[in-house]
Amino acid sequence: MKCSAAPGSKTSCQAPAASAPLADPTPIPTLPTRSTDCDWVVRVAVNRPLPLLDYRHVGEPPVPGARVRVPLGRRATVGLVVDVGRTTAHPGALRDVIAVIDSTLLVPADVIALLQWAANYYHHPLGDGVLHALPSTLRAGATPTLRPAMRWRALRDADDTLRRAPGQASTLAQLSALANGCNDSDLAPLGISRDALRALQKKNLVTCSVDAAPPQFVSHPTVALTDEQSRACAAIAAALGKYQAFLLQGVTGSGKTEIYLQAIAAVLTRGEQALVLVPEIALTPQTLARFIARFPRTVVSHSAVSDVERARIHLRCLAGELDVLIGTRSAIFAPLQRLGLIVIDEEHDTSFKQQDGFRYSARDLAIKRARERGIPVVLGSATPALETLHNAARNRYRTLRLTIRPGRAALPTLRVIDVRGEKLEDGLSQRLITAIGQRLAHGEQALVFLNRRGFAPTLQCHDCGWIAQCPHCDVRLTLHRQPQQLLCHHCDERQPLPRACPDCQARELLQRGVGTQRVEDALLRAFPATPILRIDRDVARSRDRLEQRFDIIRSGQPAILVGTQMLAKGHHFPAVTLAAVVNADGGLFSSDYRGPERTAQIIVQVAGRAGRDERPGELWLQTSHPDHPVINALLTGGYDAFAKLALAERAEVGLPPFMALAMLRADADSADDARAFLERLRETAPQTEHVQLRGPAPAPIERRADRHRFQLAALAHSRPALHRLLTALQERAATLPGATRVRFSIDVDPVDIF
DNA sequence: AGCACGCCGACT
DNA sequence: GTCGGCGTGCTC
Repeated sequence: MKCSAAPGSKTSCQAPAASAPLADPTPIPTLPTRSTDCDWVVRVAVNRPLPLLDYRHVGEPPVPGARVRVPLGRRATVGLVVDVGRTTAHPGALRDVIAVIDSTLLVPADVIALLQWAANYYHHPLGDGVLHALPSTLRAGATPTLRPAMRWRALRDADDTLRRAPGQASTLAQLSALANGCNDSDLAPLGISRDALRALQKKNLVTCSVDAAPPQFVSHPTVALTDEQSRACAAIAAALGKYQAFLLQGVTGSGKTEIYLQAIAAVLTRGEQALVLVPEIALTPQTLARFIARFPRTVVSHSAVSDVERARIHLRCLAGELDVLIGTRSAIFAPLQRLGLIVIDEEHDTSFKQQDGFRYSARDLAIKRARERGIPVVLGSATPALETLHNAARNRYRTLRLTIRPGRAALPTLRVIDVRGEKLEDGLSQRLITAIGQRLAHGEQALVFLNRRGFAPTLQCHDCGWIAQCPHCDVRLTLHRQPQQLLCHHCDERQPLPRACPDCQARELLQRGVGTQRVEDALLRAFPATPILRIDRDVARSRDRLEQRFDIIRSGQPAILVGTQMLAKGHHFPAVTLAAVVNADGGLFSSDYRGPERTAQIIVQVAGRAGRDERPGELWLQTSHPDHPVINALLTGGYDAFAKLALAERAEVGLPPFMALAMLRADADSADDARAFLERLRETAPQTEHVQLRGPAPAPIERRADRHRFQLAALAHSRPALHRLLTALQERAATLPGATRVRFSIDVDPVDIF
């Protein structure tokens, strides 16, 4: 078949994390090829975890990137045409394409190439991988009608008619702040209610009109840049039109977003488009409004956007009807045809790596896409991933540093509380409570970070030591209040709180450990007159409740924020002058070798929340290991010192980024099946001195939702060697006895050791 | 992933 | 005698 080989075999297969080009990937089928004369052979990626399948098509062939309906088994399914040729390697007869759905492509050639490369690199069937390039509506074969893009604009400021409609008033204010109005599809991510707009429209305060001649972006002279910022902008601007990866390493508040905006302005001036990847929960309406105010044709595609809307956005991308696309992980496959720049904000964030199924890293694929297209890519972070720093150190990326916080106070002062021997009030030391009180007295806000939701992570019998365990997972149940229940954070298990120990009937049950709800309680007791605002997944379920809390925070009145990760990301809390990490040891002793890296990143990110305005801030760390090297490095030399230390350690013990790592995982109803499967797999592995296999070992939480999970680690000095081994093991895995009882997967460059 | 086929236990 | 349990194998 004349179908082009996977791009990986032709192009340099070098992944960003790769230390050398990959080996030639899939072996070319050795079967003799047959000519099918006047018919076309259409190579299709189907909606299943299968390799590409060939179909016959008579007459005008579909274009690669178009959808087709094809027979599969005794049913029909939707597939994406990957290539069209004259010959096939399939020994049997080809079945006919039922119908060509699209007359034009839905996935451009460069994205198909990227998908093929990724399917190969991550050892995942292309048929399934292709799905990730299409919103599920399009995947299912439907084509939503492409309504003309509508734009909302404010006509006047609020008047008396809105006195009794505060919701409409704030909606109008939000819209008025956007000089060029707002695209209809951006309403949801901005948190603007369409109902309120309709009401305002009736009152003639806003208009909604077809975006026939969309406003051009204005490259108005904006904020004055610092010297550092100017240099960074100039460097990126000079790289437009050719491949160059930048690491934009800037402390919180140093103005990374302004660099993105200016770089994007330069891209749009060239008539090109920009793609901005953001972590899952980080895009706040405020940041988005900043983009939209500057670039009216900005569109957002993330979890707040409905699937049909995502399908429309996909079609708009193809039509070239937008300038800037902001999206989460899967936006890396967006069909932007004039792409001129990719930005990855908070590049260290692990949500860029898909954790199941097609386990790709959107950040790493962004590097690949930029390289293939010959455009710059900017990785921005205050706390870059160690592999990114390593790549930068080896000059694969060019580092741009921002060290100054324009118009902002210096970095917060650090205070360490050794909690050993300290009497803790629901997890909080007296010194910390006092310090928070002082800040409140000054009319300021405090932020308390704790990486554990719920009230207490353990419920234990005082008499016999019984502990409430999840019946389906190897974890303890977390005690929650409001509503009061025992909850498993790994499966759906919920149990009522027992009144007595189920083992010994003793009545005294101890609530041990501290979660965000408990800290909230403690703070309520200590500061009954101050609003305590808890921000975690339990609260975030209701968007309204969350926004209400953020409104109070933004009002600047004295308040205390308590929360998990969600607090450390994206949001600007100008009135916060004290930030505290309740349990700074959190991940230092976890079985995941990235534990220290995560902990250091969180501590630095939390520190960045304090003292953002002209007021200086302070960061308090509660720890029982004040002398831990990680804490020490952070205290003395900040994230850079930590990174240097951590990289030296990784080099010494032979872990990424100095070695290439893949995790072979198996899970089954029975632990024996899962373990035996990996043991057999390891035994059949071709002997090679270039790849070291470790395991199989039980996953850190061996049983989860009644599945027993084991893993086998493959560590290699060279990426081609790792890749060759994975290819061999993948083939063998399918034929091993007992394979049907086991679910097997390969995770290349894993971010979690779970 | 579906969805067949296929070979062993308790029911109209 | 069949209905149906889910192990095994295939889909161009």
